[in-house]
Amino acid sequence: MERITKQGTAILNAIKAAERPLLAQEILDAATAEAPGMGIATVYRNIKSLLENGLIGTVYLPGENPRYETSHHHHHHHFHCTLCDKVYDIHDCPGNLQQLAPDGFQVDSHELTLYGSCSSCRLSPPPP
Amino acid sequence: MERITKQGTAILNAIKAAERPLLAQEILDAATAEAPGMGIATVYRNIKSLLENGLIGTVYLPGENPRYETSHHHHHHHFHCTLCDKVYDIHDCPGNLQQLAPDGFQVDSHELTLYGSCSSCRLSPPPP
DNA sequence: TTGTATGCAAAGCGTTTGCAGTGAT
DNA sequence: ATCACTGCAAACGCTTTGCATACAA
Repeated sequence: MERITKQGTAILNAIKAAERPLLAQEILDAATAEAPGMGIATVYRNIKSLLENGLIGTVYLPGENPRYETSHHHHHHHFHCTLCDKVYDIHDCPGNLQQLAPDGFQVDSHELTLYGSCSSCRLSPPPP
Repeated sequence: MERITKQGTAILNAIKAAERPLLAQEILDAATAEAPGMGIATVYRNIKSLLENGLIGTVYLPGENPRYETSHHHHHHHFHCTLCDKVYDIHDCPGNLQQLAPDGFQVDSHELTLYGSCSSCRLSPPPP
């Protein structure tokens, strides 16, 4: 993306404004408020270039469509609250996991998702 | 599935014979050797009922289509070879990860995927 | 014989792409 | 005035579903 368009701006604003990773459709919904009439293809094209530029990152949750969030420039993981379904960043990491792999396997990186209940749900569970 | 068909048998055999989680298409390829002419829809219908009966489980890897493996009744993780794209089971586990979560968060379970190169690819890399 | 499971093809769903037209530079 | 970016719609890949037929019981 070389040119600044109102659609592109609205998309990046939507991702930045959200405090959680968003689905492509959620980005469209949020960005449409700022740039009415835009299409889902534009969202995907902008996501692609934002990813290539490293401005955003993809959050893959098991069995879910990909979500996008602003890039944190450090290694981190996610905590998926099974009560409210929100996803939080975890800035800690178990560290070197080479020891878990069988002999002859080389571990280059890893993904970790924690599941459980977040602090606000533990204090006041949301309605089912 | 109430009736025993050669397609259903071939599908379960294929999943059991594989020492790693298989994609639906890989199951079709393997099962076709035993029951020629079968279709992908039959694979999906059988997967669905095997899942409901708890005979197999789904392995979701970040950004990948779901894979299926026989139910292991113990906790385990996966190793995804970035060269050959095969997925292997890891029977070791980093253990309690409660420590990674912020105060007030309760960790009930976790998913871990290791990425790297498997032993056979380290010995003889596949063509790119 | 009965009716479940199958094969085929069409439909869904999320994502990607081709194309003509819009709009940022 | 360019030509990158957009909207639309078609194309895609994976998965699901409708329907007539095959075959396990």
